[in-house]
Order: sequence, then C-alpha cells, then structure tokens
Amino acid sequence: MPKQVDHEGRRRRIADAVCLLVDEHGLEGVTLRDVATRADVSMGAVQRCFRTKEEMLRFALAHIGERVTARVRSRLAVGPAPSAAGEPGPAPSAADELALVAGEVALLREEHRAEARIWLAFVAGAAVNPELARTLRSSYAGLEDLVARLVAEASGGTPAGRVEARTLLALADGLTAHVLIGHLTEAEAEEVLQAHLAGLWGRC
Amino acid sequence: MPKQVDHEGRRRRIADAVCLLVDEHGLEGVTLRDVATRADVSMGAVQRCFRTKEEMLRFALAHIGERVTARVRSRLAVGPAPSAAGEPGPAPSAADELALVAGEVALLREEHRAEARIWLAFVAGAAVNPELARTLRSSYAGLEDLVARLVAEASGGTPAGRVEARTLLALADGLTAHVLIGHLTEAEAEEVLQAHLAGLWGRC
DNA sequence: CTGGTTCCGATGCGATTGCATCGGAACCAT
DNA sequence: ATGGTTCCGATGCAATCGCATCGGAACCAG
Repeated sequence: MPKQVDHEGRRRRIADAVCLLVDEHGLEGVTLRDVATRADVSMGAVQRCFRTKEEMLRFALAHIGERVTARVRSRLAVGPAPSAAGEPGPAPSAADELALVAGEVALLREEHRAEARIWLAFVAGAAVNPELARTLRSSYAGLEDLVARLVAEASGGTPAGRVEARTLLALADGLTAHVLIGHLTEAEAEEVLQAHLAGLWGRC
Repeated sequence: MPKQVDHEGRRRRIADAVCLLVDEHGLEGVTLRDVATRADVSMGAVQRCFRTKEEMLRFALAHIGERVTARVRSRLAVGPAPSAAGEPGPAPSAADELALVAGEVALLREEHRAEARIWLAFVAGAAVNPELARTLRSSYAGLEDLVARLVAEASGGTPAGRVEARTLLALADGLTAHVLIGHLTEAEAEEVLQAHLAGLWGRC
C-alpha cells in the first residue's frame, strides 16, 4: 500500500476553514487559495479532497448542519443545564426541554453569532443553488422532526404539533437574521422567543 | 446648460437590473458588465451613476425596500381586497388589516418569489457588510412600526404590541426563507402564518 | 534497496472581475 | 454656428478567480 492520509479528517478541517471564511466575508468570500491557507494545507490538497469548489461548499454545509443538530440533541440529552443539582420536579418537563431546544436552535447568543452568520449565508446561497438547497433541507427536516416530537410531548396528546414546530423553527430563523443585521438586540430577540413559548403553553 | 439626463430614473432602472440578477444568481452573481447589459446601458453609464459597486448594491437594496414597503402600505390603504363590494361590517377591522399586511410582508406567493429571493440575498449580505445592514435596518424599522400600530389597534388598547409585531415580522421572514429553500410549500407556510394570527386573537 | 503507487506543492492558463482612463458624441446658452 | 459642459462607450489594466497539469516527495510491499 502506498502513501495514505486521513481523508475524512482533512475534509473536516477544510470544512472548518470554509466556515471561518464564510463567517467573515460571506459565501462569496470563499476562495480555494484562502481556504487552503486557513486550513494550513496547500491548494493541491484541497483540490484532491474536493473535485470542485461547489462540492467543497456542499460538504461544509452538511458539516455545520451536523454540528448544529448534534449540539441541539446533546443539549436535549443532558437536560436543562441551568437547573441546579437538586431535581425539583419529577423529571425535566417536555416544556422545559422545548424551551431549551428553541433557545439552542435560534442562534441568538453571542457565542453562536458566527454559526448564525454561516447558517444565514448558506440559506441565502441555497435560494439560488438547488444542490445547496437539497443539503440544507435534510438538516431542517431533522430539526423539525425533533421539535415536533417535543411539542407533541409537551402539549399532552395533540396530533403531532407540526404547525407549532414549523412556527417555532421559522420564528427562530427570523429572529436570528434580525439579530445579525442589528434590527433586534440579543435580549429583544430572546424576549420575543420566550413570549411566544409562553403563549404556546397558554393554548394547550 | 450642457447635456442632461434623468439620473434618478436611470439609477432606478439600473437598480431593477441589479435586482433581476440577484434574483437569478444571488449577490455574488452581480457584475457591472451584466448589470449594464440587463439595464440596456453601457458600463460607462453605470459607472457614472454609481461611483462604486458597493454604492450600487446599497441603492438597489434601498430601492427594493421602498418597493416592498410601499406595496404593503398601499395594500393597507385600499383595504381588504378579497372582501366583496358590499361592506358587511362597519369598517375593515384592524384584525383583518393585520392579516392582510402579514400576508404581504411574508413574500410567500409565487408572484413574489423573486422579491423574496432578492430580499434574502441582501439580508445575508448585510450580515457581513455593515453598510448594507444600515440600509436594511431602516426598512425593517418602518415595517415594524407599521405592524406594531396595527397590532395595537387590533388588540384594543394594549400598550404598543412591539413584541407581537416583532414576532410576526420574524416569523414572516423565517417562513419566506423556508419556502425559498423548499423546506415548506407555499400552502404549508400560509397555514403556519394563519394559525399564528388566529392564536394572536385568541389571546387578546 | 527497489519498484510501484499515492499524494501534493508549485506553476501555468484562460477567463473574469472592478475600476481608471480618455476621445469624442450630445447638448444648450450665446 | 460655436464654444463650453456634460456625458458615455470603448478600451486597458492589474488583480483574482477556479481549475488543469506535472515532477517529485512520501510511503509500503516485495
């Protein structure tokens, strides 16, 4: 066997570099040369990992999509972090879990600002690029299923909570965008989100 | 006086060409040459109207922002179009007006798909370009004020309805994006929006 | 050590980009 | 007509782009 390298690992590293650049200058600010520099590899290596720039962007989108989804799920598995050690209730209520997930899907906090910018850039790109749209849809489908399940749990036994899940997801994305362009502050967006969730319980 | 031309008119024409290109290929698909071709003027004319490409994009954003805002306002002034000639109630209720405006702000219908793509592209651009963000914010401020006023009217006498207006605006933008990338169909998004509005009345 | 295979850094290429430049067309007061 | 302005189409230019190419380094079975 001849020389071998960790292709998958390298692809992820390059994807991280792509995300960095997208965060800074948007999708149009991504060039093969800059990616290679940020990933600390040569252009040749990048070209070997991805046959075309399009393919690289698609991989990067799937990459960050998985990252966000995984974080949401893990947050859910761990349970309400802000609650103290002692368990006041019988178990974390589905309502609490939903609020937690919603707060995680909406990338409002400063620490997730970069991820939010990357996400928004890819969403806009997907609007004019069917391939990116395909990749993006699968991430959204996963998130919607997750949220819908939580809504169903939280609201007793209503059918499925599809509409509520879609409302929550769209609201989260809209708020994220509005924070990014400075129309809302992080606190204002948080307030809107919490108010919506409160209204959701009031109706079930 | 030497030769004179309708500068403002030409700028608008160029802005329309920019919007056409943004709709087709996103912000990165806008080149001075293509703009000149689509606007049926020479590159020199474009360069005379706008000192730089940035300035041209900014103007185009303000242009379409005014177009959307104006349409929402005019729709409001005319009153509920779908209602028949005979006036059943005393006057179009604020609730009806709000539903109308919401349906107009969320660019869901096929006929507004292009405007939606353009809007989304600029929102994403504004996330990495402070100047575009400034321009975009003024449009959002106007829309939010309009919606907030309607919400306040519709809900009797609650303070101002800021939170509800922001919720509605963010939800509309999120739904628009989700339709554009094909995660939701136009009908599904419409359903979500109507359900949200229904819930809004139930709580006032 | 050697041969065969995989990998990649460097370089080149054609196309395209935003912008600067400038000679002359277009226009109007005189 | 004519002179003085304003305007713009054509062209040039340096920079940058994605991608193709290729000689040699890196590596392992034999």
